[in-house]
Amino acid sequence: MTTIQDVARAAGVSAMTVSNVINGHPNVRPATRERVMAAMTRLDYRVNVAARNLRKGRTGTIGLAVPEIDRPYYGRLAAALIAAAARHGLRVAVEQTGAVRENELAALSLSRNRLYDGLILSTVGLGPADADRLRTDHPLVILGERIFGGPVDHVAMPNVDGAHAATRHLIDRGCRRIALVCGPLAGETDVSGLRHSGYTRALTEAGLPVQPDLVRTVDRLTMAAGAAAARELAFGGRGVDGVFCVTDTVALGVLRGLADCGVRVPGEVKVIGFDDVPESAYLVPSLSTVDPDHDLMAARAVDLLVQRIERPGQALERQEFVSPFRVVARESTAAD
Amino acid sequence: MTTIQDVARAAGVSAMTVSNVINGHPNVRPATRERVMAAMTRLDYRVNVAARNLRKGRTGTIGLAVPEIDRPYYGRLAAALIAAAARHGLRVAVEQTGAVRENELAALSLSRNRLYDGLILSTVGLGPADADRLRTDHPLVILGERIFGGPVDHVAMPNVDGAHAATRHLIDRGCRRIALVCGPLAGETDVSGLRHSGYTRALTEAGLPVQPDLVRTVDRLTMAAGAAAARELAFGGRGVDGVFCVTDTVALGVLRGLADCGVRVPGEVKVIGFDDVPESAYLVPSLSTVDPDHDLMAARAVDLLVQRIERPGQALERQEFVSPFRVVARESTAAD
DNA sequence: TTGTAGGCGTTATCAC
DNA sequence: GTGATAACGCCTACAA
Repeated sequence: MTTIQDVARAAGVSAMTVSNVINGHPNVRPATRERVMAAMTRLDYRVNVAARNLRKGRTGTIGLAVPEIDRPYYGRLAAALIAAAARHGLRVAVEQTGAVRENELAALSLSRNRLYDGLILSTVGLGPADADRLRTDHPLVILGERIFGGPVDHVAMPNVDGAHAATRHLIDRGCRRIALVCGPLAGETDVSGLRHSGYTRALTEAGLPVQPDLVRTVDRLTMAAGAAAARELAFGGRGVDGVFCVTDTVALGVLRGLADCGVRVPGEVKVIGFDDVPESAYLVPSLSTVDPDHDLMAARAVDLLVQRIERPGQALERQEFVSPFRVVARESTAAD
Repeated sequence: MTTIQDVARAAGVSAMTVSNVINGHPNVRPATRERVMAAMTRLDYRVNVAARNLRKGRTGTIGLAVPEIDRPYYGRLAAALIAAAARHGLRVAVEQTGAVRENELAALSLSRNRLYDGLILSTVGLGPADADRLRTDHPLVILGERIFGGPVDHVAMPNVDGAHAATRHLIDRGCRRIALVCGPLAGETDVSGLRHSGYTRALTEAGLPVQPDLVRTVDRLTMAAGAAAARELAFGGRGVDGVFCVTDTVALGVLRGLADCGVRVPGEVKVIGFDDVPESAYLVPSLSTVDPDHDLMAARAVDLLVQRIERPGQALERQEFVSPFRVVARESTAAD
């Protein structure tokens, strides 16, 4: 393994000069530069990033902790984050937490151990009770959920308002018995809880009753669970004419489940999701949804993190960014 | 920032003892261990991974370079790879190359700079001509494509045979004029080229003519391109009764495009994809496809890489693994 | 069971 | 414009 010292010896200069050449510093005579470059090529020299990291106290890598990278929403997000990080010269290491609280804390811990310059944590398992564990001077941005009064920077989805708009959209299209398919409602701080309240508010404002039997809770927000939920709803004889699904992934399953029961969408039941995953536009029927502007969220998250990374120790004000959104009307909620 | 020295001082021991405690070495008296642990907690000590990496010559991180992480196929693969790597105590940094050759080489370069212990490269842009640039003693596994005679370990998709089986499946279901939707056919070494030959062979074996006008080439393997291609095919008056799409993503677009033209699937045209992306089972109609066993591919890729990492410098035989596959028959190719 | 010495490869500082 | 020196924080030998 060739080191900077080997190159220096070969080029008849000091290690420092080699370093200056590598890092493109001025004040290196062209002739010297040439000689050094030649030696580097000849010896096939490669910088040792680990050594540089130690010296600089930076790794140039940020961590991204998400439940599962193969869920379209997280894939979409990760793509945007990696691109945004690259614009700042940062790489992204992806950790999968499986939505398990312990794994989310483990990712946090790795980051604090300076494996990463900072961490973007798309948390599902942590709640207000964990606020203390998040209190850290290590750069950290929470993404997606709302942790009330948490002590960290936060990029939030427009959960309540987006859900409200989605439900409102169904109402505007004539739906009166609107079901909700969501995850466990364990509080108000996670996606399901927040979107549930948006749903409730929209119904109430429209003078529609909020009926618990129209809220279908599934364990995990997967396509399989969505399909199963739809099969039950459709056969329940509840006269459902609209379904708001907390995520597009669940909605995709719901569309499948309704097809299994021979229920026509949007004819008999209209369906809307949340996330605007790339697939949604191409489904048959194409899926109406709420687009939270992933690219903007990603850019903001990275910006916030970079701020912290570049001003270490500075007690900046805690910052929060709630993404704007828009309802994307497609075939699944088309007027009859 | 507390170092191991600070802890040592605070606990009244040497740095070495602290290190032993951290790494769970035996031969530390319980009382001493207690004292050290207490000091670590009190001072909020955290190991500096960069320093450890430098010392050990390992980073504990492998790189994964894929075109775009938000394409379902790569998401699925990344999820499996991250899980497989985690079983070996390795983390995964994801780089997006956008399928651009230069970016693929850049990822290679980063890895060689010991930013990563090794690299898994899902290459699209590199071909046989780049074999020399891949000749490296740094751990590297090429994933997905076939680089003929390349000098590196390789985990390959069952491209030719899988495509053959998919086409054969359409023939078995009664199709006689089978179209292919694929990427640019610039050679035999990329997905499209290989799957094209599988398609051709199946037709020939069945005594069916290979008609160039039934091969639709699209620039990028996206849903949008698939939809556009399907709209043309359906209107071309070519009497197409089956379509083999080189990837599920393209197939998803094709299904959409056919729906736009009012063509019934599988009634008028049958469609099959390749990859068995999670969404495929839930589409309406659900998509028949070729399942290349992502988890197995991922596990093998990581195994190969770990072998190289653990026996640095050893000139192991170049290894190749071609994943088995199976045709998954779903609604999109159901008998009439 | 614990401590001492030294170096992993790089770069900031400051002198020449 | 170039070089000597000294860290960055950790861990492997070896010594006690």
